[in-house]
Amino acid sequence: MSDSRFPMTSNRSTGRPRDETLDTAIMRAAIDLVDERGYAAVTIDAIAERAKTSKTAIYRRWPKKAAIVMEAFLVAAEPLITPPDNLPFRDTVIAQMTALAKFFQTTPGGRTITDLIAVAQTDAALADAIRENWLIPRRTVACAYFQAAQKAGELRDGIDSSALIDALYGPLYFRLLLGHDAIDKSFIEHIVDMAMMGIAPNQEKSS
Amino acid sequence: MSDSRFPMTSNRSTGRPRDETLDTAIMRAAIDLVDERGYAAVTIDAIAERAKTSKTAIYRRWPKKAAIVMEAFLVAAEPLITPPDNLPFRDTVIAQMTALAKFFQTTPGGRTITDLIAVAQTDAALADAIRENWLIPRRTVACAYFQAAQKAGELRDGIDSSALIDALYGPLYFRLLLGHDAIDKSFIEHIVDMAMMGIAPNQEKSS
Amino acid sequence: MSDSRFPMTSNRSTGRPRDETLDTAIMRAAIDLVDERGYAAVTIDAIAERAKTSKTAIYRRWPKKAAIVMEAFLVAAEPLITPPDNLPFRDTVIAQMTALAKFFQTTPGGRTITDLIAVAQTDAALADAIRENWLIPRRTVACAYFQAAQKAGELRDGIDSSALIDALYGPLYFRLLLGHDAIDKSFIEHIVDMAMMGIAPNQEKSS
Amino acid sequence: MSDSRFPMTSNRSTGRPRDETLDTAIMRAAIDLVDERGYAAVTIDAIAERAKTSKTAIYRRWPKKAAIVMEAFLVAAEPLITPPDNLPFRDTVIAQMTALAKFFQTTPGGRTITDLIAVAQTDAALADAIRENWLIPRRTVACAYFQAAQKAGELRDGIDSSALIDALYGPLYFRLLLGHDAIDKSFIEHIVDMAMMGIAPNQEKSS
DNA sequence: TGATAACCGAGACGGTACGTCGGGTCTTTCT
DNA sequence: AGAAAGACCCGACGTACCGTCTCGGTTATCA
Repeated sequence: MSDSRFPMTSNRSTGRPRDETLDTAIMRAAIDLVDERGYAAVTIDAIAERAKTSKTAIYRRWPKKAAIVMEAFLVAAEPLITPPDNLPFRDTVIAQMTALAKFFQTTPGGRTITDLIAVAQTDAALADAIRENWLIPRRTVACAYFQAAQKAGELRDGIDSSALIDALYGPLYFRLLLGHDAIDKSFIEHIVDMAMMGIAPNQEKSS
Repeated sequence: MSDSRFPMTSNRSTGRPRDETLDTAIMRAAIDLVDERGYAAVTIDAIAERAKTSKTAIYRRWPKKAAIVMEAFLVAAEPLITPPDNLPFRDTVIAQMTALAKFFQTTPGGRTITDLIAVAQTDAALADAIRENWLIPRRTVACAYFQAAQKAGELRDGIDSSALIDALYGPLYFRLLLGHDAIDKSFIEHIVDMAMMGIAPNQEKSS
Repeated sequence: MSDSRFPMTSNRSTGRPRDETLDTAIMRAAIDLVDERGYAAVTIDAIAERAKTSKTAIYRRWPKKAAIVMEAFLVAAEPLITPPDNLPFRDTVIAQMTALAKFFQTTPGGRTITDLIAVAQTDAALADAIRENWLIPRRTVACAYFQAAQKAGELRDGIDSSALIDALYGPLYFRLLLGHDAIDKSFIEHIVDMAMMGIAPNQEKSS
Repeated sequence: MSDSRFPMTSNRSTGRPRDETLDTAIMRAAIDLVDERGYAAVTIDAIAERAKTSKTAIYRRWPKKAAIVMEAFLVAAEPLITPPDNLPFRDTVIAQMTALAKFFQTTPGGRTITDLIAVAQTDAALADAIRENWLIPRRTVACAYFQAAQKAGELRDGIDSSALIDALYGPLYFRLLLGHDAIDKSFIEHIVDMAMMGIAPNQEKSS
């Protein structure tokens, strides 16, 4: 639904009501087409045709292609926020990162995130939307978890939670966007283990 | 010039020679326009007009907009590869990261990297070009440095150099592309220090 | 009201009765808008808005824009049919033509006739409506008057009344539609006098 | 060709020259389509498709559909201006009117004049074009002929040539546009004869 | 020194997609 | 059942860039 995620809405009462099923159909069509042909090759006309509707109906809901795909992405990603379980810190982090990587790499919705980030480079509104509706909610959860872990003694003192999130997830997005190397179990473990144990030799640590 | 960085070249001998100054003028125009209006808003016609030349002359040199900007970016970035000095590991890494961040954030050429990565999401050839001509050369240098450092005992055993590069630079690109937080001295130091010392509490370390 | 002049009507009995004042309001709005902006620039939505009503209410009454304007035109033109007075032939004809010209050129309703004729070129139903409801009634009156005049010896024998009507009014509509010259007292008198006296030199006449 | 008949032209020298055959092909396609489907049902896309070209090429030449059809009409009408022969006045005029009526009623190009006049009701530029390029040239010729005839004693004194033209051709256009009656030999003769001999009874004449 | 070849500029070419507009219909709630 | 509001589908609009092409004209090298 087109709630606060991106402009556009109005709580009217009179007049013919919006066909709510169209929202879904359009987003479904959009995400599928992006998955099939790639973001750039998808046109609004094609989405309308696939969703068996008209351009008018689409433009009434979203101002541009990116907005449709953005909302579709969020809908697909909604069930992804899973509260951290009670495993040890390392396992929890690896589980979360693995789940995210899997979402990105295997689901039609997830695969579009790179295209969205791409468009966001030249579309400030979309960039805001991504930060507000995708990044920040997740960072908030992660931040809370990290601070709890710190209190529980699982993290040393002096850690900047925000930087830590970037230290863990940054490499993941980096490989996702640049595609220079695989994002697999081994990579995630390396990232997490380096972050946990550090890369300095032990003697320096114990000093 | 359009060498091996991206397709397009021909070793002729006869006929009117290419006006070499045009190469520069076109790239200059391209990079400036991108800086002024943003990548997406720049058209080939506009570049031609700004460079006081014609579309023909441009297409004779590069196959598409991204290729022009890519090469202009590389030319601007060329002097950036500085061999690691003989400072301690931490200082060297911070210096390199800081230099990169500065290039990205302050120079017209550097600011286009995000646009290039964006286009690369839907342009495999450009993605290859970025990896070949930008990422790999730098990773090779960094990798060599890391292995030397390891030999010198500045890094502990069992470190995957490739993952380490991503652990350090991934967060930087992440913030650059998503723009959710600042890339400043403090951030870089946090990233490096977490990587070096780890985030686990000391006792876990000494175990 | 939308009587036999153009399709669309229904003699219901049950349910909420039509708001008769709406008919007038819509026609008023239509004719005014056409006068202000020109026929082509007027949209059904604009008429609805001006008449403070809805498209639905309009389409319930008329099938298309032309039909609204047509009926409004007829309503405005209704009082125009004035029975020929007992003046001499020449004066009567000039009076009738002058009245028509004045209606066309000075009243909002009258000024739309050119637009209606224009639309009728690509709308057979409207063409019929114009002939049935505008042209024929007037031609019938004129025809009767001409035949009476003939009987009274005011016209020579062998005159085709139908052609005579066109000979008198055709030039008027011609200038109205093509706008190549003024329709004024002088013009009308010229037309009538040429028709009456002929253009051939006198000797030819008396022969 | 798109000369002074309607806006749009430029005598360049540099750059790829216009494909002159396209001008013809587009006008041909336009006139044929109008003839097949009627003016209103013809779209620019359809013209482009029929002429095996693109919308761009069309819009580069003419600003709107009416302009294309206008020029096509003029090209088709070009050979129509035939200098008056040396027949008696009545025969000459009938011949000219008959030729015009035939052009209007039987040729694809000629049949579009009504549509053009229709559009001209809401398009001042087109109205000008019609007057300048179609009406005035013919009126000039006719006017000269009438004045010569007057000098030769074939017309009586005191005739306004301009009004005479409208008296003869107005009825023709009137029936053409309103379609209330046929435009045939008999009609034309009636119009001409009424104009020549007048409709008043002889005694009034000789008085 | 003149042919040949590739360059250069300008701008027309066929295409594709855009986002908007208006038409005429349908679906609500309210009167 | 009409009124008002507004969503619906449809089709055309005129524009903007794309990447290619075709001109007239300009340097070069090579025969």
